[in-house]
Amino acid sequence: MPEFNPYEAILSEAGIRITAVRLLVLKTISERMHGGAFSLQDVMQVMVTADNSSVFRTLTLFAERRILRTVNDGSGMQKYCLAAHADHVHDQDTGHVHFTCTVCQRTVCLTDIPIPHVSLPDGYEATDTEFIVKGICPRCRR
Amino acid sequence: MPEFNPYEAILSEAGIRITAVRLLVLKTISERMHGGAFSLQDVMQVMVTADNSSVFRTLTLFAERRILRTVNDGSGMQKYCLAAHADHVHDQDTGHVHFTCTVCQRTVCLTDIPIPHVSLPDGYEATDTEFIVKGICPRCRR
DNA sequence: CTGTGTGCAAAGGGTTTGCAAGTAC
DNA sequence: GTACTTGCAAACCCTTTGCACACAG
Repeated sequence: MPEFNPYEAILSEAGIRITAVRLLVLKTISERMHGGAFSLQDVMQVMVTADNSSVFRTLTLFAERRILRTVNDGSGMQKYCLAAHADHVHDQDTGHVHFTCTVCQRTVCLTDIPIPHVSLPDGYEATDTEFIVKGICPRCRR
Repeated sequence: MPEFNPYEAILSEAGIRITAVRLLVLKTISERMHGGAFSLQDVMQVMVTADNSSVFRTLTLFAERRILRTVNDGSGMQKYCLAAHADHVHDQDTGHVHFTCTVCQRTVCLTDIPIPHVSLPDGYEATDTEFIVKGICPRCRR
């Protein structure tokens, strides 16, 4: 059996101390959020034994260290999604398009659709980009 | 002198009753928000004699009637911007790119940069799109 | 007159912080 | 041992609502 499981490896690579809470949060968001964007509340609902502020601080830390990306879908809650489609984080990842359904309120990651590049006016320096499409998802449309 | 001033005309065209509060809010956001995205708090700071909930309801109404667009820049506050660059609202307006400075926290409208179109997977129906670039603005960069 | 809008106050809901006890290394 | 984490509780802040009075048409 390996010394580190994949989740421990992710934390380790991000330069974050390995703790029970962080492993549990990472496992939870990786396995139980269906690849969509999720809020702190979403995580709390699934994690029975977890403290709100601890999970909050963990998500904030993960976002800082680029394990997560922040998503602002207009729901009024901060949301997050796994930074990379695969198991590894790519620094040069430009991110993917998100789709927020105005009926079921779910935000899904369209990981196959990269965010198109736009040229900014002189003097503007981009570090991050967010592209959100709102509308009706296939499930709610029928 | 005209029967309607420009602001009255905008409300009238949107099918909204003309009231003192609405005119004042419309005038304020048109003339004192520097063409950038603004929050309810931003408006309140400038409008000395105004009730929070009245302005809130006014902004919500304006957004419904497409006089304003909602902007989600990750600041934790709902923001808005004038729907059209010019004085008139275009139904087919696809919106423009926003830039949020991570230093001064201001969100500006890049009205000259339309949001690029992306093809969604089958079954997804888009009604609205938001494109936000984060980084450092010219003013903060020097 | 009648339905709509406004002001005030309070509730709601998510986010954020202080601090003492616990834990990684 | 030391610095970092966690849990608990409370503070915060913005958003949203209820209700009585005021107003537009």
